[in-house]
Order: sequence, then structure tokens, then C-alpha cells
Amino acid sequence: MIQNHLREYRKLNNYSQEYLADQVNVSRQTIISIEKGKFNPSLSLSFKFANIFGVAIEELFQYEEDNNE
Amino acid sequence: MIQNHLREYRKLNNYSQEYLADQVNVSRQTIISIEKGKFNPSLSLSFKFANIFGVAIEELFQYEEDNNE
DNA sequence: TGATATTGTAAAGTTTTGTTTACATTTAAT
DNA sequence: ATTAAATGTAAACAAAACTTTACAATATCA
Repeated sequence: MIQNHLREYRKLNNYSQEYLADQVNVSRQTIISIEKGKFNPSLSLSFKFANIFGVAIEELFQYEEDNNE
Repeated sequence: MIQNHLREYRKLNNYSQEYLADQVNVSRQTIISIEKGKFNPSLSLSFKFANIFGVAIEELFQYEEDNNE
């Protein structure tokens, strides 16, 4: 299980989903799915988010040692 | 592009590929592919590796802002 | 040298991430 | 109130992560 603060950081920076999507080179749907925790981004995409917001991956995403990964 | 020091950390801990695979709940093939940089692990798997070796994701994996992701 | 553990390779299959499109709903501005 | 921008949803598709199996090549060690 992965929790994330993508939405918070996105709004903090006044980015629309579409703008952020463009910045990291994915579709808007992908942003939506990640924000909703529907999936588990790839590491390189996670790095892109972290870089854009200038934070560590661990600050943007938190791993919860749970039942199902 | 993602570089990683998985192999180094694995050997440092005297783990076989198979043992490490078991620890993080993936197949040995997955370990091989990641060690060889053949693919880009999911974030949750990356966290598992980092946790097992007791290092930050950023220490295990380095992101290179290149041509193709 | 011969047995055993470890690593390499390859290929076909499954699952999940990520795309694309299209439209509906909400929010923000004028 | 109306328009435009932003967000939500859904479904079919493509691509990449990950599995499984099977066997070959290296290393380790008695």
C-alpha cells in the first residue's frame, strides 16, 4: 500500500492535472489514478514527481507495510 | 533512466537473488531484470528493497534525467 | 573431480501500469 | 446565469512489470 500527497503538492503549486501530466509526460488519466491511489507508479515516474516538487520521494509517497503490498 | 545499486547491497548482505526475491515477494527473474536495469521497478517494490537494506530509495536508485524517461 | 548452490538466459503467459477517447459533473470566473 | 477551465468516470487498448518454467553456465566447496 502506498499513500501519496501528490494532490496536495499539485495544488500547492497551482498545477492542474493536465499541466502536471504534461510535465512528467504521462496522460491526465494517469495523474488521476495515482492521486486516487488506484495504482502504484513506476519508480522513474515517482522520481519525476519528486523532482518537480523539489521533495524527496519519501515525502511525496509513503509506504505502508500492509497485507497486499 | 534509472541506475541502481541493488546488486552491491545484495552482496553486501550476502543475499542470493532467490533469497532477496523471497524477502520482497517477487520472482528471481524480477530481481535479475532489475539488477540488470532491464526495468523500472514499481514504487512499492522499490520501497521494499530500500527497507530491507535500510537505506533511502535515493541511495539505492538514481534517476538520470535522460532521453527516454 | 563431482555435487550443490548461485547466477544467466529465454520465451510464453498474466497482471498492472499507463494511453486514448469521449462525455458528464463540478468549480471558477465574468 | 453563462461560459470556460478543471476534474471525474468509464471502457477499450497498449505497453511494461512481473511470473513461471526450464535449462545452461559459473561458482563454491567437500
